[in-house]
Amino acid sequence: MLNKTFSALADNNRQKIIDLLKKREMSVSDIVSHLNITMATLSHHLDILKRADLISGRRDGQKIIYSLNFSVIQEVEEKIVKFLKIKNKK
Amino acid sequence: MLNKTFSALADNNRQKIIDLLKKREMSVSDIVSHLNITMATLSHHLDILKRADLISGRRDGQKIIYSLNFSVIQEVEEKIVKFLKIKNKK
DNA sequence: TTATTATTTAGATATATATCTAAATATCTA
DNA sequence: TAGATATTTAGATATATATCTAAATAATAA
Repeated sequence: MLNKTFSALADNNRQKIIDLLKKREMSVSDIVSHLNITMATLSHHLDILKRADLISGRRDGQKIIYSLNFSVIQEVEEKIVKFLKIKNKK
Repeated sequence: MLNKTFSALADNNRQKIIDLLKKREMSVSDIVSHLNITMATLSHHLDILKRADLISGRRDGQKIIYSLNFSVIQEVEEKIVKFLKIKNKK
């Protein structure tokens, strides 16, 4: 369950994409200009982030604009914190 | 940096290992009895978790006892929270 | 409608990873 | 020291993944 999330986040380029989208939503070509990969590779990474429900894309004319799924990310954050919280010895 | 952590956590069996060790420290044979993998495979997973600094093992006679690295996990948690925190539009 | 721009899909490749069996190593006990 | 128990290492295999180039699809502009 957290699995898909951790896998999605376990890649440098995908972490960078998240970081970029924290600042503002961006088109695919915007994003690719900040990374050292081809469009095709970026498309693949966006797909993984979409499947993990961390980002969404909407079409705006010729472009597709990606943005973070804020509420999902917040839930994910809570789940991770819960997962990593060490209970006091019971 | 968070990369190694996310990769280490991006596997079901390793998540289970973390969950087991949250309750108490355990020997390798203890752990393997809770999972559906061979000793060799477990050894591999323990290695990955050790390299990510999430767990440590100490020898106790014939056995090696693994436990969580509490302080590291807490730091990791903080880093992840920071990473996933969405800044207010600046 | 044709050309241009933006993105995705298909297909290939190389590397990483999860798993296994078998062998090696380490500690303890008789 | 020999045998038993616990863990790791070596080597093999199958699957997943990150990447690329080239082709396909979608929207806009001329």
